[in-house]
Amino acid sequence: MIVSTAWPDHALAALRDAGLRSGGARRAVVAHLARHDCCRSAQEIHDGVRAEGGTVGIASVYRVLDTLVALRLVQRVELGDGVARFEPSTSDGHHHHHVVCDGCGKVEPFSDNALEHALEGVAGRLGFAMDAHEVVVRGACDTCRA
Amino acid sequence: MIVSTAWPDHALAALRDAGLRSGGARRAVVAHLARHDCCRSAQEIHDGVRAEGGTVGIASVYRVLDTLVALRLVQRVELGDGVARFEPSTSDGHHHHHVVCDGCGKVEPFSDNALEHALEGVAGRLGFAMDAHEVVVRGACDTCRA
DNA sequence: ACCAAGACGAGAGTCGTTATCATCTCTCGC
DNA sequence: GCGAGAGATGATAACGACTCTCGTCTTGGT
Ligand SMILES: [Mn+2]
Ligand SMILES: [Mn+2]
Ligand SMILES: [Zn+2]
Ligand SMILES: [Zn+2]
Repeated sequence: MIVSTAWPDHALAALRDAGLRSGGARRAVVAHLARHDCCRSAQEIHDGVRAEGGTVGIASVYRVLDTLVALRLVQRVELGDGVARFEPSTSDGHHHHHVVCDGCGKVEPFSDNALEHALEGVAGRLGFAMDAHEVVVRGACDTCRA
Repeated sequence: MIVSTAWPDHALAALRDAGLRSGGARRAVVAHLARHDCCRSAQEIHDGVRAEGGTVGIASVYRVLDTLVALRLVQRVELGDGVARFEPSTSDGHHHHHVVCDGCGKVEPFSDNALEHALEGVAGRLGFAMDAHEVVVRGACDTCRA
């Protein structure tokens, strides 16, 4: 599933604007992320790129992801299983969070305005300038509950 | 800071009710957690117990924490730095989440009804029976922002 | 074409966590 | 109380995600 046809171009342009060079690993990781809008681990990205004939080192995957996260082009997602996952982050600040089924492991994205509003309220009340937040909801999906 | 003078007794009773035996490691970990209501890593618990003369293996600390989490007596907290933390979970379902300062690393707990309500709504809309959720707010505290 | 800075890949290393296994201890029936 | 057996513990090895190091290759500018 493609987030937006514009994302990879936007990401590559942002890398260039940040004074970084164009390199094979960066192009490959960005291209792969553009084909999956939700939750890919470094290993999955590594395997995916190599399955398409690319030759990327796992160290480069981590390095590229670090850079993309620092530039806010990618969001890091932690689902609690000890593996960090990554997904494209749209420039307009629009993003989603995740529900995980404890039974089958299914991951489903969601967006909720009331939730975002509540988080803004909390940060303000505590005197924090919020610049990110992570939310994971855990439970049983309707299939696993049956 | 002590969560509730009743927590350690409640936890030990719950372990007994679950058909588990009383052992030195379990008592030591429960006692340590009762003295800290927020965010202790396995290593911190291990060091803390040993500093008080106890002799607990790190493997036992992890095992006890696993058991306590399974019985919902302890909540696992992931702040995104690759280290799992643990804190007592009161039986009435009352709990808190965390704000982390990217500058100084300060961690502050908070509770928010609107947030909890929004999460219930999200889970319901997606057809999930929510049984847990994790929320981490990240930003700059007023000290680091100055 | 040349060069310096930067990007890359392979492999070693780190560290939190988990698995193994021999030893110890709690509990229960006697 | 005593003994037996199930369960708990701790030292250590193993594991896996991630990071560091370093030599080589590529990029972008002159
Ligand atoms: Mn959000
Ligand atoms: Mn909550
Ligand atoms: Zn399910
Ligand atoms: Zn701070």
